Amino acid sequence: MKTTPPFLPLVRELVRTYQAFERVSAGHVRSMGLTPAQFDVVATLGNTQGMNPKQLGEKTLITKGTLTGVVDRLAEKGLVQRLPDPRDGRGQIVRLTAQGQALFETVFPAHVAHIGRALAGFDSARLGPTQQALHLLRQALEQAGGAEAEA
Amino acid sequence: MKTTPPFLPLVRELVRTYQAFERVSAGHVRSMGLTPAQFDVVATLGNTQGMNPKQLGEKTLITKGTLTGVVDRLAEKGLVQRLPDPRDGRGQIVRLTAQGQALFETVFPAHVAHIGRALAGFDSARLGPTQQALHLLRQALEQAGGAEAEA
DNA sequence: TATTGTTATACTCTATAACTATA
DNA sequence: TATAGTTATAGAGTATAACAATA
Repeated sequence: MKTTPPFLPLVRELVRTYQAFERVSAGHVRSMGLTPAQFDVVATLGNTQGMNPKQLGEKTLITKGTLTGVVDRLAEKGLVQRLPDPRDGRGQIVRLTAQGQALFETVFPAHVAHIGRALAGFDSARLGPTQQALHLLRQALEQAGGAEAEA
Repeated sequence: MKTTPPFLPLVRELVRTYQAFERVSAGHVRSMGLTPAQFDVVATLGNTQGMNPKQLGEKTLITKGTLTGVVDRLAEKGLVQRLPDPRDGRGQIVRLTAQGQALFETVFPAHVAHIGRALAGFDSARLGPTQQALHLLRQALEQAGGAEAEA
């Protein structure tokens, strides 16, 4: 008879909590006419001067082949534009258009407010400690990921 | 000039920590020949006598139309089978086949061990408090989700 | 009438690899 | 040769709605 490893309940709770957040978040994102990946890109480009697809992929965890499609669809909607990278003839800069910037300025605060309402019942004194607890957990996981890549 | 709401860093940390977990987990799941959704179904059916698609969808958060396809593909691989529900002529019971059960018994412990290695660097004294912190956060989010559905 | 599960549609994301054009 | 990004391919999940069988 095996014993359940002691870390499993924590992992389950992490997954469930994230899923609870996703339910709150994704529904609202879709109601704005964006997919989660598209929202991620718009949110990442917001308040920047744009960046190349490589950086964008690293920040959003979207691989380059997929990112081309995501950016294509955002460009079709008139939310982002591709500009040549003056420093590298192979490269480009993806940035929000004026319309994309306007969307970001409207939609992002609305989304933040939506999440804020969902967290209204959460004791604000616990915000910091919870964040710190997650941070330590993440550090362990990322360290493992790095070690794994080397193995 | 706006102030960043105090809960945003926590939310960001939740998302990043989950993504770090996913990187550790999803790579291993795929190496076993299952997609995340398929693994989720197999793990949910493991150690049960099977359940109907409705319950399965509720536990895995997969909607019914999608679940039909996921179960189809698992059935093609010989890992699950559909049995008529003796209590309800409309319903069915999805359960692991012997092969599916064998896979579960091999693959699930391997996956747990993989995650365990990734968490080797995490202070075990923090397991409980971190889990509890997440639980409280999840409660707030789920309470909000319920309230939202009523609105 | 309401519910269970399937089917159909259309889209999006995913992984992978071959390809181009620059560097 | 190596890198940035696109294209091609095949598969899988998503939302949504219409549908058949049963309750």
